[in-house]
Amino acid sequence: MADQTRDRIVDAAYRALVKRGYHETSMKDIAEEAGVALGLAHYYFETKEDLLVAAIERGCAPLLDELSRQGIPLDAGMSVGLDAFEAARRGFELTKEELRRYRELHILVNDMFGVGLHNPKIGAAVRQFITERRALVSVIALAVIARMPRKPAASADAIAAAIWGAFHGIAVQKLIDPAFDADGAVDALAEIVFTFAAAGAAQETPRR
Amino acid sequence: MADQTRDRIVDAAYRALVKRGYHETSMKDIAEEAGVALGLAHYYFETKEDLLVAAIERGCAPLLDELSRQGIPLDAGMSVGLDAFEAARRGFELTKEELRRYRELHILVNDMFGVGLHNPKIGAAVRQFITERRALVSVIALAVIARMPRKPAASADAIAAAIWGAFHGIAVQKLIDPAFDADGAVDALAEIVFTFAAAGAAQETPRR
Amino acid sequence: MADQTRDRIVDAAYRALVKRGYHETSMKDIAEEAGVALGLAHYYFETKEDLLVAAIERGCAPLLDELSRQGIPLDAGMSVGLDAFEAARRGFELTKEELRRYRELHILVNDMFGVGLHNPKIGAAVRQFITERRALVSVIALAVIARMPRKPAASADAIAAAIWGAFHGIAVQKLIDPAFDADGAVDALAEIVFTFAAAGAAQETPRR
Amino acid sequence: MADQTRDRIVDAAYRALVKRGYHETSMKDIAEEAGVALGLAHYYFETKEDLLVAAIERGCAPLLDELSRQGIPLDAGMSVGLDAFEAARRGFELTKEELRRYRELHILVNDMFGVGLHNPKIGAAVRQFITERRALVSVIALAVIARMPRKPAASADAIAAAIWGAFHGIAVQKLIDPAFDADGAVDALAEIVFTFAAAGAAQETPRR
DNA sequence: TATGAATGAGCGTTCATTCAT
DNA sequence: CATGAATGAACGCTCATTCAT
Repeated sequence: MADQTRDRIVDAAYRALVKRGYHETSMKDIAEEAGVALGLAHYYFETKEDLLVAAIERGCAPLLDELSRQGIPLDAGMSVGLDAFEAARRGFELTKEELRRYRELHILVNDMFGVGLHNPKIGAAVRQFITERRALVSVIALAVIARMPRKPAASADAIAAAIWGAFHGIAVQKLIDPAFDADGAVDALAEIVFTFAAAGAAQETPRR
Repeated sequence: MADQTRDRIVDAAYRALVKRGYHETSMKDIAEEAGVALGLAHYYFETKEDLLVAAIERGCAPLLDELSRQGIPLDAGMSVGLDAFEAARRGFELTKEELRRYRELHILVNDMFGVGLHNPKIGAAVRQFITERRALVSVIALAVIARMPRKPAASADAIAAAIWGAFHGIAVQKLIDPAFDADGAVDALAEIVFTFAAAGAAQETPRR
Repeated sequence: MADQTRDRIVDAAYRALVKRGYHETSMKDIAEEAGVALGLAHYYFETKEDLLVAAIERGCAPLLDELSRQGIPLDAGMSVGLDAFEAARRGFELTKEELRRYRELHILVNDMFGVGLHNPKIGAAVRQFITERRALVSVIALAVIARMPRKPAASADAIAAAIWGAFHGIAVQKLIDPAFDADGAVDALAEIVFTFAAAGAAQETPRR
Repeated sequence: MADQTRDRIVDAAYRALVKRGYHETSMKDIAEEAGVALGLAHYYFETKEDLLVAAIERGCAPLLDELSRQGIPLDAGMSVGLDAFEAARRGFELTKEELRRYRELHILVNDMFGVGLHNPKIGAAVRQFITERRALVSVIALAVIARMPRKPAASADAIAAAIWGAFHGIAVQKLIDPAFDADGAVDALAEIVFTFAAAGAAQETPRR
């Protein structure tokens, strides 16, 4: 019973957060959304921050489930039997899918990126989120590099940071302007990346 | 005289915004930072929002000045005499420079991205900011494509969206974690992009 | 068993009261201090006030035990065989001792004096406390007067009120400022009182 | 205008404080008592504590005025032409008068003694109050001692601490029980003290 | 233009109390 | 007896906004 109520409050917080944003969401809003008395939200969560961090984590859970269900490994070490390029291709497709299906979550996450710059608790949650997501890209990048004829100058982590960054930047553009062609941007990114992976790297890159 | 006062208030708002974040900045904070009475801020700006939008625009101005001073064109049409690849190279270098020198502005912009998702006025300012910045990348992308042996499947705009997105995503990672190697990520991005530009495109990209 | 639990709660209330003060002590604090569920405190005590009154009474008990152990009579009628002056001397010494050893209790009592002025239930407990303590002084005062060559104009009760008042006033000064020399003040009081007792009284007191 | 409003709020705080006690008095109570909006009380005083400290000081002011009007010196150095014993006699009379006329203030002060034990800001205000008042007694005690044939073992400060303590203790008894004979207690104290002053001291005091 | 006093709604949080189990 | 989930009113405090001067 207690756990159910707690869950109801966290779910309500997630919905309220997506609808109104971090700072426009009050504890009263959440309690009303959950259909409980205001005091009860504070009974389960000492502060508003604590509740909202729980709501963010709750929001991320289905996304991570989805990833592992798609055969994208959540931890280091390329899963056996999944070709590196194939995994990468799936990653790009999944990203497009995600941009369509998890708009709510992206709204929340982007909101938190702003909040996290001024709020340590939220900042820590955001940092963890980025680290986790970027690691997924890193794993694939590493596997792809292993198959490249000439090794790139950049490390797998640096490449992953650039690619995850692009995913995030594309998501932001889509969020702020629903008419934005996110699929096109991801496809362009994929085209660039696969050309790079196929061609090998470094020898023709102009550097100072 | 009146304009000077107005400017002082906008400047103060910018400083307060960067220091404390959108939601932690009060009109009183701004008035104090500007050294004027609280009422005066409301004399020049009907609402807090209006003032903060003006502050954001003010904050972006010096950055755009810098770009044109560097020979990066602010409008369409590649400036005569600047080689496309050279412009691109300068763009990447400038981005790294910007990540170092304009941390304040990036904090503000990222904060605004969060706010803009739930606040139409701020949203419009953010949309304009993105559009302007992305257009810069587009111009260069167009020039580079013109020199590519085989034309890519993706449009210059789509490529620009991906690359600007990556810039933004890298900036976010740097903001949230000061230890993040932003230069490495930008270099990795440059390596990928230049390989792509040199190799031509499309023929080897695996597509479904 | 039930009584033991009740006692544990009252003891916990006393400790919490001393530690945090009347108004900063919540029922939850007390329940936690006692290691019982919040509801149980309300099972034994209808209101917070009732519990705190019980805690005050509990706190006073060891002090009264101490007094009777020292041969100071708790009720009227000078105990046989204890010289009046000797009893008085012991009273002053005991007061000094008490100021050192029962700081906790004095904090509580002083807190209650403040609360009691605005809260009838606590007020009644405080009144009873004063009455009991002052009566001890009265008994000794009566015995001392009986041995004075010339009887004072003031009644034993009035004298006891002044002396107990001084004890309390000295305790307050000590509580509010730990550097205060309470022993010195009690010694000064004793010097004054014994001079008075020895000299007889009234004839030289200037009165209007 | 601003100062008038501020004063109205402080006065209202004083009245509310006396009526309800420190912890039962809310900022809303005070604002209503003053006839102003709640926010205004916070406009003039950052915290409730700050306002209540101001209210205590305000409450003490008329009392200190009264004392100096009566020829009781507020600082060290016996005022010329006022005989020490006469000053002492006036002090006792004034104390009785005060107990009758300043009941409200004593309620407030006693309340603060309780609060001050757990609240540093209030504690500091209380400490200052005690120090000031006790100093008045010290000045007179010093003058009286100067005229005593045999000097007492106790210092003037210790004696003043005992006597001021008695004043306070008597006030407490009167506050907590309106039927208490405060005049009788002060008279008894005066009788004791004057006998002591007239007889000289120390030689007959029984000491261990 | 410029001031800053004044407003009042709203915030996060606390807490005595109730009650189903 | 005992638990602890649930309530809801109250608190101190903040703040955008208004307005008399």
